Amino acid sequence: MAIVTVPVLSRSERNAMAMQAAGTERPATIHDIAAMCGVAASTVSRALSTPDRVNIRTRARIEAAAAELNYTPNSQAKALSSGRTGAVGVLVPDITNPFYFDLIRGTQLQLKAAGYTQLLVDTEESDEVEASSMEQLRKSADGIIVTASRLSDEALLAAAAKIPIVTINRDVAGVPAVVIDTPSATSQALDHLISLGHTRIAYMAGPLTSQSSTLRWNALAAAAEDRGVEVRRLGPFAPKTQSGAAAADAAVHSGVTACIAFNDLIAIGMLQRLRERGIRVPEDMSVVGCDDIFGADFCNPPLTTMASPIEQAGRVSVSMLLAQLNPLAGGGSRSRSLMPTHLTVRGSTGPAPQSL
Amino acid sequence: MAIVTVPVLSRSERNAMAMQAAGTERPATIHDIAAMCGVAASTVSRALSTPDRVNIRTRARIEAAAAELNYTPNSQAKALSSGRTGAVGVLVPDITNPFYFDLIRGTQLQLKAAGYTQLLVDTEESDEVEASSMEQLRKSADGIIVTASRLSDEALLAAAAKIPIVTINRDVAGVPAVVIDTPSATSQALDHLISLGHTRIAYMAGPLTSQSSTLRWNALAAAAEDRGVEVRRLGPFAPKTQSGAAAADAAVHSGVTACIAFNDLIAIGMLQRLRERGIRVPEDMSVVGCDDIFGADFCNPPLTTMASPIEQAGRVSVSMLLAQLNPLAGGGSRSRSLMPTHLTVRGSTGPAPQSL
DNA sequence: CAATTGATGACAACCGATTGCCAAATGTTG
DNA sequence: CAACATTTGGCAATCGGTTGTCATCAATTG
Repeated sequence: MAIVTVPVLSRSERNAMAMQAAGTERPATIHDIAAMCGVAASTVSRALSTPDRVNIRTRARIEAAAAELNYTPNSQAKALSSGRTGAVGVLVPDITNPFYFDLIRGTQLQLKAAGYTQLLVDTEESDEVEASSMEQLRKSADGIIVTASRLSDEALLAAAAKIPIVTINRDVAGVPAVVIDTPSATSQALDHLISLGHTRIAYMAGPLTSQSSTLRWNALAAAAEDRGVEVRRLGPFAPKTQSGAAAADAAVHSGVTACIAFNDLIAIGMLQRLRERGIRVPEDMSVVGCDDIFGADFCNPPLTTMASPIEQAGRVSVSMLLAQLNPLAGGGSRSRSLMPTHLTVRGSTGPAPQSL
Repeated sequence: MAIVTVPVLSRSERNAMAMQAAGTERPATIHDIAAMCGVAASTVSRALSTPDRVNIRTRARIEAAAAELNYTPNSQAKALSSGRTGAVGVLVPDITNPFYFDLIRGTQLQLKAAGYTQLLVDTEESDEVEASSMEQLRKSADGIIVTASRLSDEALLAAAAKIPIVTINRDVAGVPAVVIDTPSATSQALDHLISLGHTRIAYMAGPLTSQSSTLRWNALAAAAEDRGVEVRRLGPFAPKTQSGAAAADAAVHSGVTACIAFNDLIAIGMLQRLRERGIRVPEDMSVVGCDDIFGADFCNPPLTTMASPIEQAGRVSVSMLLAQLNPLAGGGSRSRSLMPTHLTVRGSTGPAPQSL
């Protein structure tokens, strides 16, 4: 058998061949620019990232060459050598929950403005997926924004020691957090219902692992005691419209005349179920949601709900994270940000029915 | 001035120091494993990626060490040396459009199952952002899924020559595509309206750059001619609920008794506006949406719409892309997949009003 | 005019993997 | 037991950048 000796090719020769073969233009590298300008690759790197350390004329030549070759730095290589990835992970429990749409858009806009890439991960409401995603992101992201974390305080603290983290709606001492102040809005909602004459009220709780739900219930229970009305807790219910049916049935069975739901998804599901059962809203039953998500304004009847500045919360979380990443601007980077909320009254709440 | 000589440190020494300083455990590398097992780093690499090329006992030792050190490969480094990033870019025109929620979830699930990471990018309905995102992704992703592309056929073809691409709802010869068959559903919708007695019908068009909107209109116009009814085209309207107001006013002014909207967002916006203006749906005006997005079932009245298998479309697009990336399984990887749709009749359509 | 200083840019190591090549070790066969 | 085929695993180059070190050269200063 004849042995064919394949000549060793230089890098550029191979690239040329590859281009020929694929008919594809290979992205330009700093080496191409260096060759074109007759300088070392490191000089090109400096010219583009530390312009002050390179002669202005050389820099101009390099910039011109870069523009001509349509050069874009390879983010992988950059990340590998510099240790910074230019990416931020955003963890959400459920991508299809409309609450996160605006949040994601907020983070996306702010991250893009700062030149970062967003890595969106759906943790499927699972603490295990959440933990493994964080471990994964630790190497492929510079920081992480975690929404409604299902992890324990200890696990979150441990993770925050390894990589900069900002939480949203999850307050743990030592971890910067953006907290949407729904507890105080919950009191507003309660007063709203009381002013309409309701005295028997239910809280349709969210998942047990949700800190938001717990805090909201605590605030509600305290306010109820203060006002001297009875509020009972029902649930827990999954934060999906499908759970609204069970929530509605539970509410009817408990004999209350008004409900405050953990979130709008449950509330909207309740509206559907109540309608099916012929129970009029708000004549027979008032319903209050939380978050003012997409759909809360056009459901039937339109939902009274606690409006949250969700997109803004996303933006603030990015700012806080970036402040951690680049501590240059010696500003007191706050470690906790409370977002105000307010009650938006629509058609799903009304005067309490006359007692029989 | 005294000159302090700093001794040169080996890599491991520096790492040890860094660990001490930060109190942070540095992620293990194949070098750590190699040192622990007394083999070369390349052997570790082979043991983990090409198990057959390494002695089974050595492999066992390496795997044990890897487990003990909690080793995870650095994806950046992997990407750099292998050329594969293990990531797929998903481009959507507007993250806050509920249509994309299910799509994103579909791609996310399928990608995760295949061990890929999803890079989600919001192109803000802009062809420029879309083009630059694709150029960016070309180096940081193995392939791209583009939904409702705003690019020209030529631009898409050129991009597809550089990196594997699958489009969704955008059919260009030479680029694999998943197409949701809304045109045929549009004919169904027309027949539905005709059977209810409507003869003057409007199509509320989407963006001019949307191929879907054009195809749908073509199908509708052809069917209308075939059935001998009049369908006029109004718009274009942006695919947002806010545009529904203008659409509703235009429909009323044109004197039609039924509308087929480009998508559910416009349709839902129309429902709101018609209600404001005291025009009853469906008694005075019937409205048909498209996509059956979140909210179509609980708006007022519930929306008659063309239901699309959106999440499934996302999954199929991933499968088609992965087939391009790994052409091993010598299956005929189809280059075009048509997703069936059907009309879901709810409360927003009814008999045509008696002519005055 | 000699000496100090600072700006500039080249060299080379390094980030953490993958992979072609080859030598050593092992197993098989005549 | 020798000759050959086959594993096995180490060396080193490579991916595309960043960055520390240092030689060079020009400008400033005594």
